[in-house]
Amino acid sequence: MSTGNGRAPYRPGAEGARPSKGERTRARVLDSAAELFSRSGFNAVSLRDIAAHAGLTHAGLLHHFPGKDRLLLEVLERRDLIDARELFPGLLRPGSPAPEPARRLRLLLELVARNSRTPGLVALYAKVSAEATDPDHPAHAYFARRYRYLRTELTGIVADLQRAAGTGDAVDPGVVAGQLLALMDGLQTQWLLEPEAVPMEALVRDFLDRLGLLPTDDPEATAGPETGDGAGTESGDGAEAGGVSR
Amino acid sequence: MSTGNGRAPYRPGAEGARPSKGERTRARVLDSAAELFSRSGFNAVSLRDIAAHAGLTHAGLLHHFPGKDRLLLEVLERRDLIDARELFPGLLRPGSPAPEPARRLRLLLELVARNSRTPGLVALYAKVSAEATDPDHPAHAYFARRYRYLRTELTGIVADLQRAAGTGDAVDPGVVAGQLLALMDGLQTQWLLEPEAVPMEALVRDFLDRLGLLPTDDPEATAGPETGDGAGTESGDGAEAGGVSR
DNA sequence: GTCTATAAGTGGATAGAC
DNA sequence: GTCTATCCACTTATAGAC
Repeated sequence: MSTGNGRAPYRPGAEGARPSKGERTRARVLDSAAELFSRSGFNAVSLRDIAAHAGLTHAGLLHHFPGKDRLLLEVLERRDLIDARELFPGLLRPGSPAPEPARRLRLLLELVARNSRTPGLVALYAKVSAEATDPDHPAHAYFARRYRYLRTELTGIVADLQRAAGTGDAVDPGVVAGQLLALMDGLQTQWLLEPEAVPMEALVRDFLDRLGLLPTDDPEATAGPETGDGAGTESGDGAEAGGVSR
Repeated sequence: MSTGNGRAPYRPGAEGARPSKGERTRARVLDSAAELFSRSGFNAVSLRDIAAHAGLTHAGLLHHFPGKDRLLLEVLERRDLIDARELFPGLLRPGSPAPEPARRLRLLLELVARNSRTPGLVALYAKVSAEATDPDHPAHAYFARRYRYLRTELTGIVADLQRAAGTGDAVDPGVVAGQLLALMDGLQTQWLLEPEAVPMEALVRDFLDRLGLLPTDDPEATAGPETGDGAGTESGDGAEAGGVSR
């Protein structure tokens, strides 16, 4: 019941080969599903809504996906594929090697900053992860695995940063990892409700800064011209590089 | 649409007077609704489910509540009434006076500890607050108000504690308040997914302790025989009084 | 690969009997 | 105060035409 026997195929048909019509329809459906799940959660959205948004009928949609549950899981997995491929490589292929700690810290802060520009995705994870708390939810196993993995990885990152910064081990890295993960999640709910009142990135930076885990004054850690999309990585809220403390 | 013109009556018919049959049915329905919303969120639960659980038909239920939306709001408001009456009095009656800071800190930690014993309520707030992120959700205004109020109150508490502890104002109380609120929320999702791996109370204590906001070694702050329900306030996970740091 | 048509069921809500 | 009966919109899912 919660073991999840069937994995999603995800056959991109080689790396750069031009996608077939079916593959393009699949992609359109996944885009629509992501957008609508983001807006209203999993339970409140129907296959007809998604199909209509993607420009086909719900019967046509079901030709590509065996059911609503599987569609959700593919949406979630595709997001990880795009969003956290380098920062958390083990999310998709368990055991994959990760970059060095300083780079991962930068990628983590970039992820928070990017989230501040994509309310849809943030809402998707906020809503679905809360729903998936129920053991019977189709994405329960996905999120349970995900959080366990993230806590483990963050614990490693924090421990490495402590070692590098010479902060000693007065603070348990596992504790900080759990707090950091909770902080990032909790900020998202607040931010979705009142975006202007909750500068997510600044609050995360401040948390890490108080622990001495932020590079002293490395301007590269603020703006990383790396993630492909271009655009100026504008912080918007005008937070100082070391957090917002007085 | 989001102004919420009609308030719930909540007429307890004097304070101690024995409730009428209608009032008892209402209460039963609210209990059932709270339990089922906790288990599956708002959208996934039907009025028929709730009515059946409370031992009446869904038409009978609708005699007491004008619709599903109003039922949800009454469930949420009743929880606040019971749970945070003293800690956050302004949640129900804006402008009500609050107890002194040290006592509020203790009440706050007690609230976290109590949550660790009531997964149902935690799940209710986790799921519905995520859903309510959507501006069209019936509880959107409720949660927007709630979070704004909580941030304001927590900012005051933190500032008072800083003054009392003589920690200075190196750390912005508003920042800490936002982080603390996010921490508590985020921990709940993690805890619901994997309770043994996430000692909520210890992680919150640790956060506050690192800021020097916890009373040095006051045993009273750990167990407060105050909240009426009795029961031993057992911590369960065996966390040290000052947090779990090494 | 996508459609129409349809099955079989559940949703919130109302009317009126008792 | 609670019931039965009913309405209508909408759900997932299947069968078979094009």
